[in-house]
Amino acid sequence: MEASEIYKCIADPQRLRILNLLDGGSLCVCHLQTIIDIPQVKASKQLAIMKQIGLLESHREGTWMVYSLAQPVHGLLRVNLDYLLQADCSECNQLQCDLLARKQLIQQITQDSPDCPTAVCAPQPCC
Amino acid sequence: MEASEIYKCIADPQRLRILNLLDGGSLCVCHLQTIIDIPQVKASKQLAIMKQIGLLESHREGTWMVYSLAQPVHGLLRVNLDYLLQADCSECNQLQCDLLARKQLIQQITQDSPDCPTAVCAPQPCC
DNA sequence: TTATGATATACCTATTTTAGTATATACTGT
DNA sequence: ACAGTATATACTAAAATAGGTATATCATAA
Repeated sequence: MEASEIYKCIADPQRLRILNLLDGGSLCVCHLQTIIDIPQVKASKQLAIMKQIGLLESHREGTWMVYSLAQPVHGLLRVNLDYLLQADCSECNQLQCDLLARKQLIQQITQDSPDCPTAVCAPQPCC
Repeated sequence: MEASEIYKCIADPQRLRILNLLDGGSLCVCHLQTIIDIPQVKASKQLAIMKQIGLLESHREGTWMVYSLAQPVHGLLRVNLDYLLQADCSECNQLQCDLLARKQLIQQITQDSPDCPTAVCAPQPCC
């Protein structure tokens, strides 16, 4: 995986937000849609791009596709996610809000609909 | 300066090489051209882009335009240049080669043509 | 087997980015 | 004022990227 490919990915704020969210744990497409507030087709396309170059993995659970960061997380991505989370800029704050929104969404899901993807809800501290 | 602007810059291998070279010290356009081996117009454009968003500064010395990293170097750029220099990938090796080529070129300039830009040659360890 | 929910893909258009050529500017030395 | 060197800008064509609509796939449940 070339460095420039990774940079192209994270140069897009939506893709960066997706990577940051998945760094917090696996999520399925619809949850990413909800948190980032983008149309389904766009979420799907962005995920495909990142899976293509090997940043993401996915597996199916019923009708859900659960996406996660490919392990081990590429060092370059690691360094940047870590930097951005502790830095102070508008995009960085967004990433923190996203992680919060992620937490709340998962809490809500596990309460309201016990049939959520186990990969998403089971391993979370909230469950 | 937004994170995504910086990422867009370094997502282009040539721009990344320029930033890395300038991290080693100021250079004028013609030297960047020589080391990276790109046409004048392209070097000039890439530099203009990065100056525009505030990553680079420049000053004139005679007919030369001497470019340098804007100080203090943005944390996000710092983190990435540092990471790439110690990492092992084709693009990363390129960056190391470039720094070597930079050193040699400056040695050569200071020997052959003593009328080089002082900002380029004077403060270097090679002079 | 059919209907539904979740996701992916195809296709088209609009926008942005890149690359190249030509030309302009700015400074220096004569 | 003129020629030469270094750099910047204008303009255009080509390529890559993004966005939207429609449609396809795939699994589930009735």
